[in-house]
Amino acid sequence: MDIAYLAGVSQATVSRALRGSELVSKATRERILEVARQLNYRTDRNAANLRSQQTQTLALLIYEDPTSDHSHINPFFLSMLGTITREASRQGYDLLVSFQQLSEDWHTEYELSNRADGIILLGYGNFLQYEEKLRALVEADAHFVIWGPFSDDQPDHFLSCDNREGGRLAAQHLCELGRRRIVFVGSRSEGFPEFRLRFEGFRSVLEEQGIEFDEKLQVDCDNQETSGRRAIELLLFRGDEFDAVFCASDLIAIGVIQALRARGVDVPGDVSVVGFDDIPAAAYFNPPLTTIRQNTRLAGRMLVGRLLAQIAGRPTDRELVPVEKIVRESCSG
Amino acid sequence: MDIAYLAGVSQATVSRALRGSELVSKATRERILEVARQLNYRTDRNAANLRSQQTQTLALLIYEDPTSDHSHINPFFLSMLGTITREASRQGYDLLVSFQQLSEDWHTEYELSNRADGIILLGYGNFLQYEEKLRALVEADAHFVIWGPFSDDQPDHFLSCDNREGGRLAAQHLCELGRRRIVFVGSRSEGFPEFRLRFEGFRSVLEEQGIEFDEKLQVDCDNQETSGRRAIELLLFRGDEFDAVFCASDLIAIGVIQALRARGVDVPGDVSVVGFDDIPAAAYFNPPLTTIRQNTRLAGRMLVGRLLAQIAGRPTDRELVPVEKIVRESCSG
DNA sequence: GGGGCCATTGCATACGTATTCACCAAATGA
DNA sequence: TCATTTGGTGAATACGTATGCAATGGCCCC
Repeated sequence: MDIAYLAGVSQATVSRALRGSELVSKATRERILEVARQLNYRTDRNAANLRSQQTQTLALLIYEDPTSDHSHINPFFLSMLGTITREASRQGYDLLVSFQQLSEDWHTEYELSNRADGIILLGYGNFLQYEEKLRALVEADAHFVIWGPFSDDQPDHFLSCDNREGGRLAAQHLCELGRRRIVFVGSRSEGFPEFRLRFEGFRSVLEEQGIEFDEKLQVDCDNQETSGRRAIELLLFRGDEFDAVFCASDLIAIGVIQALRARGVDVPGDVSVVGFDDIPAAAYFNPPLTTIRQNTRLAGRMLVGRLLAQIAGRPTDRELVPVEKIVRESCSG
Repeated sequence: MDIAYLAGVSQATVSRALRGSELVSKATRERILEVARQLNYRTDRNAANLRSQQTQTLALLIYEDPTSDHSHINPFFLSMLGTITREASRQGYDLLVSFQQLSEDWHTEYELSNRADGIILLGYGNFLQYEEKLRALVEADAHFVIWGPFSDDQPDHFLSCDNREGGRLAAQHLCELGRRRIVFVGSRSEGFPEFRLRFEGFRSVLEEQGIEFDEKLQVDCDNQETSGRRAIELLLFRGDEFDAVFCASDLIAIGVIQALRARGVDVPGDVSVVGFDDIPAAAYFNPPLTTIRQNTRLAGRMLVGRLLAQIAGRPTDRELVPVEKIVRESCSG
């Protein structure tokens, strides 16, 4: 480090000056900063990290479905990726992004190797699949936040939108339009905790309205366009009557509407459709999708905020990310 | 490092064993690996990086338009982000993602601080804006690749799709449909080198077809939906006749079609519209967009490949990323 | 004038790894 | 038998920073 030499001080003083320490007199600090500026000098992050044992870096791990075709990423995650990156950056943290398969072990990979101060997990809502890894993370005192509904024993590590309320909003809207035979396309199993909560909210409104939910009007479906299409085809094949569809996601809704129209069913004339997420394509779809928007901007902020709180040892709040009804033409009645 | 102690060897041997060096006998290597596995041990990346002076990390910097509203990111970049991340990961590199404003100086920030071995720049196609930074990068022997058309003096650092050919494909398609008065919405200025090339390809086909391009049929426009809308409004206001529009991007095309329909112009009946990029929303738009697809998967691969070649000191190829015509309903003639 | 305090600075060390060099035992060759 | 090679290992060091501790000098106060 020849900055020290050029400024006529010790390396220790240079280090302090560059970090803005109060221990250095204003005069020397400015002299050092000036020399550093002229040399276009930057502190070596690896050395600094090694010494201080922290990295000012967060890792964002996005679950990659090994069965999907990899060419398209879940658009909702992409939105989140954008907001998370921006928020991390705003807080002075770098963001390491990686698509991971469930089988790989990100736990050791990022936390133990001192590559990141904390981890954000996207797409790991179904924590049952990797319960032992979750436990390992907790036992290792790792800092992490998962985008997904609370697990009862580890509430601090989870954040999600108010899925139940979202389901309620959707149901209320459809009821107000006079729809009575409303299909739910999505899963109610433990494997899809978010879908499940959306369904619960949805169902609770139906009950309040005195509508009994017909079990036949629920079709299992994962979060893919083609799955939505298949779900509707199955439904039409079975011949059950319905006048509306609440889809657990926009991707599903897109598939559902395509399948309906392909069979000559008018949307929204014959059947109203509501989605969930408000992905970018939702507004452009034909017809534009009525949907429940998750506030991704706020979600990104809260994820990063929570994680940083955890890292700093501050207590974390436990709010849910609010949802909002976006009315477009896919169910104008 | 107590692995050394537990395995009864020196720290040096442990280091060698963990890196898979041939200098260690098979027996000791396996013993060490076993101990490490049991302790769930990972080498500290900061220490390793510091010592070896390389990070196995790439930085992806995405230009953030300070004037835009930040809530939506250019969807084309998001697609690229996905493919780049995946390819980097496949090559054993981590990816640092950051949205940067032009004013900040990513150059020093990432390259000089040893935070990444190389940089990928997205959204910096208009290199005129930051020419001196570009030069600084070159002079500092930084490893970097820019997504954008060649700059003549620095071809190795640039990669783009075959914009000219894309413009040709669009023009050919519209001509085949019998369109003659074709508008170009986009810029021909140096500030938008990609748009400019697309225009050049487009125009060359018109000339081959014996159609003289009417200068009045070009409207300046940057890469935003609202800009596309405004462009069409201006055009309609001026009252020039046209039967087709070639938009320099899908975002523009979306705005253009919205504006046309709002004024009662039928698309594709009265006017055919072609876009560029094939963003995810293009297929879902009403009407589905005919567009020129850039092969983002390949683009991601090539960007990472080029950068790694540069880092390794290997020669880089200079191919363009191929484009492809995707015909949908927005210009069925 | 002397003691004590504060503001600055330097010295020395540690962070955890990779690598050079030296070393040793065993094997090989003469 | 001894010299020489070879394969395997350890000791020592450097990477560039942050920080505890000691040291220095100036200043104030009694």
